[in-house]
Amino acid sequence: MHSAASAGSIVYNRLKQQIVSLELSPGTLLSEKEVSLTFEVSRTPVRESFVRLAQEGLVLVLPQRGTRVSLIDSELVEEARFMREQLEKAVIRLACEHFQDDKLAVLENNVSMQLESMQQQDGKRMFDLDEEFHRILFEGVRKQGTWNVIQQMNAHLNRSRILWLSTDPHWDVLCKQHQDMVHAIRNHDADLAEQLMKEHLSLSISNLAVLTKQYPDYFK
Amino acid sequence: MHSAASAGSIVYNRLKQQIVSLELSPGTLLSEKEVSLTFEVSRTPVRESFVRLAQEGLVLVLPQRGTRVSLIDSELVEEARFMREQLEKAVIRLACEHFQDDKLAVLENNVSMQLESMQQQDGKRMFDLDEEFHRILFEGVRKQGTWNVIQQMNAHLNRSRILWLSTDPHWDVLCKQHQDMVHAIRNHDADLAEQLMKEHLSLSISNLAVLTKQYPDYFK
DNA sequence: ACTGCCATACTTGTATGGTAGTATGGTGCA
DNA sequence: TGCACCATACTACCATACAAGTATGGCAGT
Repeated sequence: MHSAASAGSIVYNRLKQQIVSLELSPGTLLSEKEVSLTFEVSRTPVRESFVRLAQEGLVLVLPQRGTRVSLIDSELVEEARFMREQLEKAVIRLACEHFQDDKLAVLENNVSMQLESMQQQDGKRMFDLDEEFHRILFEGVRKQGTWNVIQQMNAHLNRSRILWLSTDPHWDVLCKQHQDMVHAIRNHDADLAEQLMKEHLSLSISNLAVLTKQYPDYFK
Repeated sequence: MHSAASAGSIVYNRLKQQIVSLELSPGTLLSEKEVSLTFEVSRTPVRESFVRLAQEGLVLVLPQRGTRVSLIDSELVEEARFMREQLEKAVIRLACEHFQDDKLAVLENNVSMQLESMQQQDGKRMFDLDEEFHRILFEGVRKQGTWNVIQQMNAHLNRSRILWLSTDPHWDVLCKQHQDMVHAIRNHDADLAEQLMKEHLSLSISNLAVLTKQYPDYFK
């Protein structure tokens, strides 16, 4: 994204990716020095990335004590779902009224790629395509800034989604819903589209309670 | 807020306040060195604050060239209004269903203080009380995380609201709407409450076009 | 065995010097 | 006059040294 070649941005992007993908477990102790050694840069850019991650709530800095990957906050996850539901319902309604023509093709292309990935059992790719599907929706109604802000909460939501992935992806249902939503947009059926979106998102993390019991030390 | 006593946080909070209040005009050139001199700290904590402000889009860092207070992005302002409308409509509906008892009293107290401030023509205080009114709403339905995320977009929205203040505050209408919303919550009238909120927020920045013409070099 | 103290090895926070890239104004040349 | 060039004075970026707070383990005294 901010493909910035600066050392600070590189460290930030890499750490963020590792945290959101759970490559770095919630609760893991970091340290400016340790990270600076693994990335072979000085503490300054590392510290810079910590500041940014802390602002997004992905790490917790305890002055003079240490820095650790933040635990998943169940309340934040639920709020993220709530927030996405409200905004995406509104966005897909807008999309039914008016949607950038070229983006509609992109959306359909995305869905067809989802079908491919599903047949290939490529969960990671499905996850990314799912994210992109929703991003395209926001772009198509010129609400990219809104999508960017959502990403902040999404970082928390996604960590729990990835945990859930390991239990039961059921991509088939999600993919079908994506298809139906595209049809609804094409037919300008706002009420149907909104209903589909609502169901789609509620499906995303219905059983948070299960995860908190299965991975107790990942959650706050 | 983050009452953190660290130099970095102090600089960050102060700069943010100055930017959002337009004490620092959009487009103003900053510089690590200059700011470090005025705050009498080294460049490190200043740089830290720049990173945080840049992430919120309040400043624009041009590598090796300089850092400037970002111009007000009309699209972001409109998106912020859109985002608030969707989320606050949903939130006030929730509030009509169930609202923390003690918070309702706080809300009414807030409104009465608004009446005071209006009589005293204290625009600044009204602005702050208005912000607090909405924050309390989110807190009352346990959506504080959502409110915090909104704040990021709000920083942009508020700059244009402050510009608008200088032209026509018409606090009387806004204050009346606040009162009506509290009544609607008390009467559990979700439909009315949502309608009131929608009108309330659309009133907040109806005439962005006027501002862009009146202050052309403040906008992107 | 237990308690209190302190040396030590961490942590993040801050200051500062050096590096590389960029804008600018002046100078020499055509 | 106008254009190319270059010295200079900025900028953000990074590395490093030092300061200050915190946890910990061992040791001495009871």
